[in-house]
Amino acid sequence: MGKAGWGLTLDTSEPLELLSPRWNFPVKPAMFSGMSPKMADEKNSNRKVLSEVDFFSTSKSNHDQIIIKKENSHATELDVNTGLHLHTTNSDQSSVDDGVSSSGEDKQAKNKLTILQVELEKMNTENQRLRGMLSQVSNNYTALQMHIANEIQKQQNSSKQIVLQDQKPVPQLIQLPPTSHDSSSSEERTQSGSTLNAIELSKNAKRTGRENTPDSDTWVSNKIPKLNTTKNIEQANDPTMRKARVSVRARSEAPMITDGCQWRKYGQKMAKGNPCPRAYYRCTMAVGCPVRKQVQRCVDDQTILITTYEGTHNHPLPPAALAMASTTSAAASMLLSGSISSADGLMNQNVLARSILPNASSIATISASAPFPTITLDLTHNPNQYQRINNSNQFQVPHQGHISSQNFQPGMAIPLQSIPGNGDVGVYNQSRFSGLQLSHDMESNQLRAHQVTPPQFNKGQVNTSFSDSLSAATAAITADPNFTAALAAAISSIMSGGNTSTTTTTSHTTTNNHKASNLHGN
DNA sequence: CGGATTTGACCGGCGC
DNA sequence: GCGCCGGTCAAATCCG
Repeated sequence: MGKAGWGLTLDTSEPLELLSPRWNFPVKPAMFSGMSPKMADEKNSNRKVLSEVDFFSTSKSNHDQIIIKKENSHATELDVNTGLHLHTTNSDQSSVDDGVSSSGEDKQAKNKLTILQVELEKMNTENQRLRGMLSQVSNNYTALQMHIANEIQKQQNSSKQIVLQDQKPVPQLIQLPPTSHDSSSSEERTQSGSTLNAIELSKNAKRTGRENTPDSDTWVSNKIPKLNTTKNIEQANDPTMRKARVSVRARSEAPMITDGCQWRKYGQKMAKGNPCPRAYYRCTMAVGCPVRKQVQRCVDDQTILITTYEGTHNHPLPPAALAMASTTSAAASMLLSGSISSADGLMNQNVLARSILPNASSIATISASAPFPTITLDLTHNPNQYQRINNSNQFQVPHQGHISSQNFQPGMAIPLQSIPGNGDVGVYNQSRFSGLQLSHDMESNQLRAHQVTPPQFNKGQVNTSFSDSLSAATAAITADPNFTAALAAAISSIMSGGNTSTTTTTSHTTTNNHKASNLHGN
């Protein structure tokens, strides 16, 4: 801009002309202080000439004059730089050409200044125009995004309704105990969906980071205003989310309320192989409620929060929890046992769930929203859904044959936990991959579920529909870089951290069940 | 002052 | 049998 701004580039095209001996020679001497009278005369003559030049005249027919004119515009430069630096500023010229006529230079300077000002104005105008265009594009982009989101929500809502209807036959999905967990899970997912996962969780805790202590390092940043505009908007848009929203608010106001239930932290422990501590929470909704949950961040990706629920609530859930529970149940069912109507244009992503867990209403849900992937394991569901062949990782999947441990990736908490084989304990794995809410990202979630679960299948057991779904899901997933990244993180976390989680959960299931029964007995 | 969180100690299970 | 690891308990601490 500097050079261009001065517009000297326009003049520099002519400098060669200026370098002609005619001018250089007589003028140069003027540069020297020890200027002889003769030189002075010459200079004067030059000055005369210069003074005679009409810088503002445009009607000069004489080409030389034109050249001279241009030269004049650079005359001082010639004097100063001997043609070496034609871009020199006027100030330089003036400083050097004390003897040169100032009137011409002033005119030159003014002329240049005018030109520069004009150019500057042009640039400013252009800049403003570009800004306007940019803002317009941004607005259009935002509007388009909102429109797409709304459309997706509409589709998902319709899908949800269908799922819920399908789930009715499956009481377990709606059962309170599991539901509460589901609700919690759903809630978290919901939150995650709105990119508020961490935020919401932290909000839930009266003191930020308390409940999320295991993740406190990451959660510290969660000290954010309770009501997030984005969340509100999403919730407002999604009827299902409204329920969750209510619960969220309740939680935010009730210190230890999360997942629609009240939780009290009773311990924290560093787990081997995971720098993030594991926090233990106990349901305090009712005295003696055996339900507990563990919260820990994934080793690979600490943005992923793994929550494991254990036990069955011995008390009715609050309306908010029930609402969320139903939502969660629907989501879970959609993810794992879901029955989404293909008529909705959504892929039938239930194949996996149906294949692995035909009767499973709740197991694991994986929601992968960008901001905060989270994996939640819910052991509260009725495990009768799954038959455990033995104590090893071999599981009998009704109507699906059994899936050997080989089919399960290490840390695939879903299958392992989904087959606790314990009476009251079920497993519900909920993971948040991204901030997309179930309602928002139902399809994505299901896709994720497919993505995650395939390793659990025996190739021979995979039916065609599943293959098709998987292919479509894969295509859809790969099309979204964010999701791909989130999915990768989630899978890796599951694979690596899942071992611990799974094992822990399993043992927990046994232990806690026992204790839970004791509690119940008391 | 009450409630929640933190943290160290203890206990039990499991693998070597 | 011992050590490691994970889970739970309870006292201490913190915060509203």
